[in-house]
Amino acid sequence: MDLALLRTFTAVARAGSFSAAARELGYTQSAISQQIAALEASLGGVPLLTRRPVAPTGAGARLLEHAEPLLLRASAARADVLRAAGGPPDHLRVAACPLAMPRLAAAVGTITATMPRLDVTISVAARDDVATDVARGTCELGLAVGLAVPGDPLRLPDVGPLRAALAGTDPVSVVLPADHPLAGRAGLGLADLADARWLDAPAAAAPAADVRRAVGAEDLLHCARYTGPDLAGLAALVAAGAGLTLLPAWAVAGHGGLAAVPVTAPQLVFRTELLAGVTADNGPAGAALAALLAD
Amino acid sequence: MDLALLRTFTAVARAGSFSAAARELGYTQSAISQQIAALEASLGGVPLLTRRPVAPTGAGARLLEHAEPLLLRASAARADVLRAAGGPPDHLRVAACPLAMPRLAAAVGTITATMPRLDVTISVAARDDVATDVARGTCELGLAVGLAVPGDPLRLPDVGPLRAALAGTDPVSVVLPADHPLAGRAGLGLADLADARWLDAPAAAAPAADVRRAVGAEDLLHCARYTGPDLAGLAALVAAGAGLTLLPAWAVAGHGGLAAVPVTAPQLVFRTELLAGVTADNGPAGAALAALLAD
DNA sequence: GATGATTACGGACGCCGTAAGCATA
DNA sequence: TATGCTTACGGCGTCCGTAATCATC
Repeated sequence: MDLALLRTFTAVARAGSFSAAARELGYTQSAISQQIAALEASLGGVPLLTRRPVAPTGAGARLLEHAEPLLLRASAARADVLRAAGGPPDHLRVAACPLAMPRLAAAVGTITATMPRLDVTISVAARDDVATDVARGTCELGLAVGLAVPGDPLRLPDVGPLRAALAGTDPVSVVLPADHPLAGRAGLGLADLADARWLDAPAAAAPAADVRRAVGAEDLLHCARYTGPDLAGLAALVAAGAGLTLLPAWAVAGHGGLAAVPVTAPQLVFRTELLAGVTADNGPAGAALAALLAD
Repeated sequence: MDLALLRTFTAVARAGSFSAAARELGYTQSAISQQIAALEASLGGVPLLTRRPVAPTGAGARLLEHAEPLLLRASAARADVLRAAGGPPDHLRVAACPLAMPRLAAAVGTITATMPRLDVTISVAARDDVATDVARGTCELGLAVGLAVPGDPLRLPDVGPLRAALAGTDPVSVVLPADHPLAGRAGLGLADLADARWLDAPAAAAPAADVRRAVGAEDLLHCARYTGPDLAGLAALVAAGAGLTLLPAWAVAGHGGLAAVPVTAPQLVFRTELLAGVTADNGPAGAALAALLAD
């Protein structure tokens, strides 16, 4: 199971074409064909792709499901080794979920005031992408936000060992249009909303799976899905009646046409965690930022 | 990051010697030396091992931590593809935790009565090994047992997608010597035992980490560790005063000198789950066994 | 017939084994 | 001095690119 072959396999499956994958990877069409043939041969001759049209077979689909975690873990291992060998970096790249931005902004403001020469880059990403960015060394630090029972750590995808520290929690509110029948309530139990129409916003707020787990409903229909990381966009969708969503109340504070009703049951919080490589030494800037975030 | 090189790296690190690893893997000492050099070169020239004595460097230790999950996941991927391609197997290999044996034995008894020609192999393994055996295709089915909050699924190591089905639960008891001051109690809260001396029996019962999480104590001292899968051996150790352990009451039923006091708080059960490959078709025997276990 | 995957073939590179070199206990 | 890792070198296999072949839309 050569990881290089696995990578071309994923490229071919994604592109749906040998020649497109060849262009993408900088090989000739012939090389791709040979690589796929070699991969299939190394797996006992099991066909992984149908040709014309190019699509994964059943076995190929199984392999695809393993490919991404495998390649991710491999690059995480590489990053981890390089981190361990190299000294602390002279720059700081931080990936953060939208809901972590206020906290991060405050800390970064202090950092840049005290270390004006430091090269700081902030990027916004969904929760799982924050974890993968830190794991594969794209970022030195990450701020991941997710729904959690108060004591529990965040359930992050397995990308290898990471250091996670609590950076803060926010109470959870149901965000609904101001004219919604429940908008006037002082508090809500999620059980009351099991058959509500939710808005899936995996990047901006919590992914539907988390909401589902929190609500306790196995199948809840999300009438719309918003993949953007923008809280204002999400708020506008909720105000327009596209569905309900879970957010901290502050996230929609200045927004007209919306009501945020605190969730009283089950016990839930938005938990923000600071992520870093296990033995990563991110230098004085990283330490300072970590200290500022561990309020 | 070539997985073959990673495998030799782990072998060298484990053996503490290039030549021993060479014998183990069927290479010459020279080839091993070249492979390690190639691996180090592919990682930007970072030294992974000190020579004479041969031991992992800091970076090497980081890599070692990634190596096992990476290699495991790779063989799980391979097994998954082969399962998807091949038809249902004509035999049934089942790995089970010791605490799952009574349940399994009953089901297998029925199976072998109705399908006398079926080739059935049962093996005993610790919880995580059951999961890895199923993932890498060593066994068609697994029965994993672990401590869990009643509704929650088992926390298994990430070995890729597995199908898990609840096969049953057992109430948890604290097992202690009959002359222990608490032996007469009708029920116990684990908080009362936070400073007790526990017996770590990862293979036979629940690993110390689980007990620790259940008890809520970060650091509990286990005065002895029993790696065997044998419940009788564990019982004898408890009777001799080596420490307490958590078991279902039935596991020490016929045992003299022991008392089993039900755990009243926190809410805990021994949860038994049936594990199989996601799309594995284990034939009529597998289906029958699964049906028998899903009581 | 054109697009695109496969096969044939040759060159270059990589990998392993033999054997010599070299450092450390 | 002996054990054991490293380096030198040659053979063999692997991998890729060019080019011809073949299949499908």
